[in-house]
Amino acid sequence: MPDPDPVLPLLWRHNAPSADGAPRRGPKQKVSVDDVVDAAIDIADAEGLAALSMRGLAQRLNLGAMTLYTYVATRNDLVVLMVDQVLGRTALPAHPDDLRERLALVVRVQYDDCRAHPWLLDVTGVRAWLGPHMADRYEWQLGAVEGLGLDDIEMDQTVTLLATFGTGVARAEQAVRHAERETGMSDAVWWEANYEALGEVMAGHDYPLAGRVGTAAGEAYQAASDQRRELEFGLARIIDGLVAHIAERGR
Amino acid sequence: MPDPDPVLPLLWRHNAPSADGAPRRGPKQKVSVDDVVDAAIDIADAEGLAALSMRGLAQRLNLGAMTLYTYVATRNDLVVLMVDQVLGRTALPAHPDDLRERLALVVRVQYDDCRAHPWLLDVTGVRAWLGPHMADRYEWQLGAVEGLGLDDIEMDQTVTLLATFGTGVARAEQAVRHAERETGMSDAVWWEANYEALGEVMAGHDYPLAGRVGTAAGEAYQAASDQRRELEFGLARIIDGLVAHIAERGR
DNA sequence: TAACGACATCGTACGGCGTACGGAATATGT
DNA sequence: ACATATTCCGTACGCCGTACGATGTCGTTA
Repeated sequence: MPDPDPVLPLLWRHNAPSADGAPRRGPKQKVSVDDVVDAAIDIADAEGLAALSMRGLAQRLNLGAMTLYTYVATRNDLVVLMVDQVLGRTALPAHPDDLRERLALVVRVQYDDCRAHPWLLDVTGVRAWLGPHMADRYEWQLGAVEGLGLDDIEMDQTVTLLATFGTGVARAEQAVRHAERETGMSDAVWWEANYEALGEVMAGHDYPLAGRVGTAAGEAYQAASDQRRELEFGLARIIDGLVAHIAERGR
Repeated sequence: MPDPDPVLPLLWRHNAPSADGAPRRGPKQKVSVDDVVDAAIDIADAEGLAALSMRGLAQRLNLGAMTLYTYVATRNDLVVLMVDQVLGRTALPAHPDDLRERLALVVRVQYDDCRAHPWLLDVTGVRAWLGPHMADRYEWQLGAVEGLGLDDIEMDQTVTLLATFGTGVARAEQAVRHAERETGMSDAVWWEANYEALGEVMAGHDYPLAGRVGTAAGEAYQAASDQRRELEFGLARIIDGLVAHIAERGR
């Protein structure tokens, strides 16, 4: 059996100098792990996860680059800490009485977090649970679907469906922002600049539905897509489906 | 107004030497753009998008690294070409007669492509439409919801909902695979190795729902999650919701 | 046929990245 | 006072994308 993941104690802050009273040898750390992680979150919030470099982070903290490695073992571990820490910042609201509102809130909390910290969407391969705030989050999500007559598996699947949807819409939105930042022009400007070129290049091809729907969407949205509306539309459909399923289970 | 995106002609292959009869000066290209993109897809399929480097790709093609830049302007452009090219490989099936099957197929095609080429999930900020096969795909998706009484906006939103869900489930699955590759152990092994450590570290915290549901899920799935089941569960709920909405629109 | 100009190929180099390594400084335990 | 554990950090290695310029190869033109 392999060794346990060494990031776990750090995630749960079981080795903080202040946790046990025992003082450490050597110089005091200039900053705390939380300071490091908070600064990293600031950078990622402002410039994206790709722009978060160990050197840059160290500079912001007035540390040498390699000093960071006395706080975290690798950049990957740092990202794991960032995720858990940033999830801990949002206070989880009480579950509304109304079932539909309760389900919607799970989606909206997920969506809002991903909007506030788009780099969350770039984090790959963090195992579920893992950190205290991730665990809090999962516990809270399950609380929204407790006592509805669903079995444990269905509770997990329901929560996963809601969270996946919230994340998915946020990701679509981030994709647009990302493209905007990269090309330096808004969606609308990009389409204006490329409309003619697209027409030339597509000569001979025909997309009757896509052309019609794309034009209608573009006019309605004043952009190629509108994530707010998509959120409301999808949310309504998913909740309809879930409520019907729950009603059937309850019978 | 800014200049149009220079990758467009290449995407639609409007500057291929063989497209117009006019022969080019200078030496023939050793390989074709399609060869380059296909080789890049091979690498990304096998080792992920992060493992696709210009040097590595060039080596596989027996080219100098910089030679690639006579085929594509940047690595980013290459990725855009890869997306369109790989989408073109899957033949889009005819739409089934049954509505539910038609909607489900949109999800499954999306899901299957993302499973076959997980690096698609790592591509950020590709504008919709853009390439011929992306356009084909969108046209096909819209065809699944044509003639149901939905207006254009709702057609777009419906298709987006289905595609988002398929992508989302595939992404959850990829996250697990990614973690497995990184740590070199399967989900089950990881949990076995970390069960004790998690217990120690979580001492004092209590997660009644998460603990119960997580255990039940773990036993049922023999893993922390089961994307196949999640796909079926979510698909059923979403289709229920969509069909109800369509029925109401038709009235 | 010879010279020209466009194009493909590719070696070198620059500035970035994560991080392995080892030395110096600083605190505690003996 | 000394040993030891810990922090801090400069240097260096091997990656990355890609800017630049030299060199060779071809179609075109004189």
